[in-house]
Amino acid sequence: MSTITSTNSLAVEDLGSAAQRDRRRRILDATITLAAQGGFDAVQMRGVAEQADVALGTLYRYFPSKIHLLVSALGREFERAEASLKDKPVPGDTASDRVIYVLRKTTRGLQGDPHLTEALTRAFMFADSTVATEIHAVGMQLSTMLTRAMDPERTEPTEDDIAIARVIGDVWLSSLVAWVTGRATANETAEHMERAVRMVLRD
Amino acid sequence: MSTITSTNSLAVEDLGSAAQRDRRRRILDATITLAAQGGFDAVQMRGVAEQADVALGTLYRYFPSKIHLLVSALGREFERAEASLKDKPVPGDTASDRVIYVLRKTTRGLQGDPHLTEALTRAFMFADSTVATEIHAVGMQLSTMLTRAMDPERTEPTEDDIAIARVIGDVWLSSLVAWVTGRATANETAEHMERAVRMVLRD
DNA sequence: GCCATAATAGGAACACGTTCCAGTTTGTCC
DNA sequence: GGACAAACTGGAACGTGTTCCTATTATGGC
Repeated sequence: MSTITSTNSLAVEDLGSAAQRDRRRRILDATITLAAQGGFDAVQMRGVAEQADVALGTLYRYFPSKIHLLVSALGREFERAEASLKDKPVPGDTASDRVIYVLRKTTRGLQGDPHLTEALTRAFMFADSTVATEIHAVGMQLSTMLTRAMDPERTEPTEDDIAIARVIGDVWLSSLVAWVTGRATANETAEHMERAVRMVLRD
Repeated sequence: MSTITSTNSLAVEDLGSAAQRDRRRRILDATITLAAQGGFDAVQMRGVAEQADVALGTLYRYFPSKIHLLVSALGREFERAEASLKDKPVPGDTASDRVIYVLRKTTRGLQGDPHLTEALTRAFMFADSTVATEIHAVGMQLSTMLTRAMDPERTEPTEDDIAIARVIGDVWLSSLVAWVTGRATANETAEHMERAVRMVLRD
């Protein structure tokens, strides 16, 4: 039997048997459910295990820590968000408009589920280097979404595009943290992000 | 006897008796010492209490949580850093150069003490709204340092300057987190920040 | 079908943040 | 100096993330 790739939630290959895929899915489902109900603190390892109908030790075999678990859950949610955006062209006449559209849409999605967003953002911020793989995957997805919005024609983004996307991603993350921790309202967050986008993408 | 303003580390007034000021100082000293030795995990409340020679309950009377404690310690360190920069003019011919100088200097200072930086950054990122006061104070200090570097002549920064400073602060924070969590090297961090500064301050 | 091995269940045990309490010390007011 | 309140001490106790152990159950090769 193949081993579980517990440290890489986004690899499609080598996910083990159907039973294992199902356990993994149940665990992530339980995580999202609990996070959506009560945020970071409500995601308790014993509770996740119980709701997913696995033993505590099994949960830790699949995800070596609560942070890995939450970041993996974030990765799966992002995959879905990206997939749902993949085929439709992004509306907007300028790069700024298109990027803002994507950010607005993504942010609104997150802010519609504050507890979930709080849990996932916290986990993301608290992650150490052992979660680097998962974090990197999420970062790449965000970068892809942004560069495609900036330059829908191009298949391969330029180095400049990537640098710009990273800055926007940084602002996005900081804003999200400020919102999650109650230091900024949703409106302030949106305004600040929009302003930053127009600042780096003058068009 | 006046009560301790345990939730606002930066207020100068109302710090209580000399004995209380001394206890507070000993606690923050112990926090910084432990953080510098082993980072976030090494700052353990029982250990801080022991090293500061106070009871655990007393520690919690002064700082209601580990996060408050660390963020307050970060605030004290920032006060010192800003005070040491206050009177010297920032070298550099353009706003970019001056901002990069300030960031380099600050970042180098932080990176010279990785464990301490890890502890303080992590606390900062993990803070919730109950720590908003302390967080806001730190953010204002950073903003002041940056706007002064951008525009040394002006006494009051423009709204644009503040917006730019916020974006730079966001990138700085994200980069610091990436460095602290081992996802980026010190060099990558510095390069990314520099590039972002030149992106928003084209001069 | 049988065996070897890996995976899982169930739960005890440990670490550390946090809370709480009884007794003692310190500070204040008269 | 005495009385009262506030602060402090020392330590027990609790919750949750994490580890560990044993018995049981699935899995894959022959």
